Amino acid sequence: MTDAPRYHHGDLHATLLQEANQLLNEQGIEGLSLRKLAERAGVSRTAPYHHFRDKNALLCELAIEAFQQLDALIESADLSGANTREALQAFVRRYLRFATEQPEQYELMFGRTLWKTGNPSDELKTVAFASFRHYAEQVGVLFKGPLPAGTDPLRLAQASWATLHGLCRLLIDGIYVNREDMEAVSEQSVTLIMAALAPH
Amino acid sequence: MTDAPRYHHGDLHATLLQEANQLLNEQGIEGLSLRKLAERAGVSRTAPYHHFRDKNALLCELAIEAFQQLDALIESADLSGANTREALQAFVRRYLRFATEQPEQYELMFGRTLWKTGNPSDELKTVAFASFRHYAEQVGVLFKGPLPAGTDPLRLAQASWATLHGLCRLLIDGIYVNREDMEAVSEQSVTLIMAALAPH
DNA sequence: GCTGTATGTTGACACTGTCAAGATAACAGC
DNA sequence: GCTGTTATCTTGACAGTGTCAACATACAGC
Repeated sequence: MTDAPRYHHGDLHATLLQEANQLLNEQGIEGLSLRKLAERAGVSRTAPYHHFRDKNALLCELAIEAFQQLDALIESADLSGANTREALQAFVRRYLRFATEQPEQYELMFGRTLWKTGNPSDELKTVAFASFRHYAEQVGVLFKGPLPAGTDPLRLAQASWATLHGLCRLLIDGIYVNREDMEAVSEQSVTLIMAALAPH
Repeated sequence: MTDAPRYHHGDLHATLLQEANQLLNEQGIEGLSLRKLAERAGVSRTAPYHHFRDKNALLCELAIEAFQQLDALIESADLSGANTREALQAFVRRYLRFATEQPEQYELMFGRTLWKTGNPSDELKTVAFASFRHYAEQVGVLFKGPLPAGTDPLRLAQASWATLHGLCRLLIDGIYVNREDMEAVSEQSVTLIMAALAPH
């Protein structure tokens, strides 16, 4: 009888994170409660507090996992090819797909829950900023000649990320941009960024 | 004795909205509860339910007020002048100021609270979309010659709004973009949009 | 085996939104 | 003025939340 109910769960930490991701997909951040999580893991309401300092800490770990995925996506991009526009378009497509296919994770990563209301853990801040740094490095590859006037690498990285990010937010929450428009608007955004790169 | 405590409040509807805006500024959306509102208005917990169907309805009215302000800001912009870049830069500055000076209202207007979790009222949807339409019209003024290839008025309106919006979100939540960077990044964003307008 | 620590449990508290039922004030029709 | 209807406000209740304190169990090291 190995599956008799044991007093100790075994690996509650990992189980909670796993269930949290699932609950996130099913009911969104608002539906994610520690009590539901505990029940799903077959454990009492306060058991999670032996593995996470509080709800905020659990959400931070969840967000860190997601950032690692995003970081991998960014690092795997190759914008050094000859056809710059095509490469950038492909990257944008992947970014949008990442955000729209797991909207709840994206919301958790960039949403106010952690960054404004709660307090993001140091590790989360580190991972998040590393992602941005890698993105900035990738965008830096795009510069092949002298920079046009009024264009600074860091500023362009920030502004172009804002474009991508804003697009994702509008898409996810369904404001002004529908899912059918996704491809068209993303192409327009790429045009925006490309135009800033070309001397004119 | 006109200020003796009367059974009926007088204009609880307006008072609640007013207190709600104040509470929003003080404690953010998360700190805004109907019970606190009722207490501030000097009324029992469930009194608000005689003036708003539920919390969502109250928040919708709050958001509608804010959208009317934003709409006025958009409509008052004049992008038809000779110095297009300067005019656009001025508009962007005003938009960013609107968002960063009342971040909680901006969050309410575009945040997930209403658009994803709750259900935005028909009136809210109408006002919000009108704002976007007016914005698109204003951006349309920018086109003075034939459109560059790969640029569509609607798509450019969506993409440029996404840029502005993404910038605001990153700024407000303090992700990747600090408040000191605001001016520089906004200028870069204007360059982005301007570049898409110029034939190249 | 004994002890200490990690883990899990129950009880409790202060919050939240919202419904049901009852109380009071204001007002319309006569 | 009186009466009935309606709008408004009240208390009571319920389910749900995060989190603390106190207690119980299991396991690891000696």
